Amino acid sequence: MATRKTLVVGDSVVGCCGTLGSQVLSVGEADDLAQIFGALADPARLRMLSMIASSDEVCSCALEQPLEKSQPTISHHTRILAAAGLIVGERRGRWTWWRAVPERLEAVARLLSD
Amino acid sequence: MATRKTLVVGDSVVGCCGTLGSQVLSVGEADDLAQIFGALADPARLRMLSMIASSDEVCSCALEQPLEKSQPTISHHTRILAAAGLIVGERRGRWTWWRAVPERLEAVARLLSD
DNA sequence: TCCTTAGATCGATGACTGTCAATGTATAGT
DNA sequence: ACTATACATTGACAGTCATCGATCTAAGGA
Repeated sequence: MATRKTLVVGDSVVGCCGTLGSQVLSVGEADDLAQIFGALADPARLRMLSMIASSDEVCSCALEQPLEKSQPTISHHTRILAAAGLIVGERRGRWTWWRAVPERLEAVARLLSD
Repeated sequence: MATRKTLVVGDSVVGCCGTLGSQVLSVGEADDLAQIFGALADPARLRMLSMIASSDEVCSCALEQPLEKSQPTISHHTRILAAAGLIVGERRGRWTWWRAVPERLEAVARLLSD
């Protein structure tokens, strides 16, 4: 049996995946992974994540204009990225500051190529 | 400016992406990447890719039963994975044999973690 | 030349997703 | 308290997607 890493998706803990090719994914693993890739499968979210990962921290208010989306839409997308564990938000005063979670990106990357 | 690799999506060639975090993605880059992640964002396709990557070659006919999907659905999913460059198919006689494209998976992986 | 088989394509349908206007909920300043 | 601000949530709508039955195409075999 291949090495297994632990990956957290939303609330559920997933024993996850030597590599895509090392062993056939179970239905449950595939569902959880699909959620993560689904979060990455939207251009607006990819640009959003790219912006957040490029800076140390980004305020929600700084995303609206460059992405040319309304405030509710930005909120919707940050929610999905956060649910996938790709970003984390911290509310300080009136602003929510978002940070990327590099370990998360690396976990997904390892899954694809190890 | 960050290192740029070349990535082919379907027919179009994309100058693509030091890393998500190294520089903000353009709209065009984000669209192309979203297509790739979209191909990975379905549980049936992930299991399919996992099966193909685990063997050397897999016949379409060998996917129907374990995935519990109809033949048109299998055909639909292989098409999407192939359009994203993640698998390639070769028709030999009556059967189509599918192979994974590891370089492709690695290119995506590098994008996430380099 | 038929018949069979593997796979692709078409058409329909139900489910999901991105989007925004309107509204709700805190927080900060006055 | 009152007002303004930064986000979240809700509701609605349009567009996309997964799925399958039916049909089509191409390749073998009899």
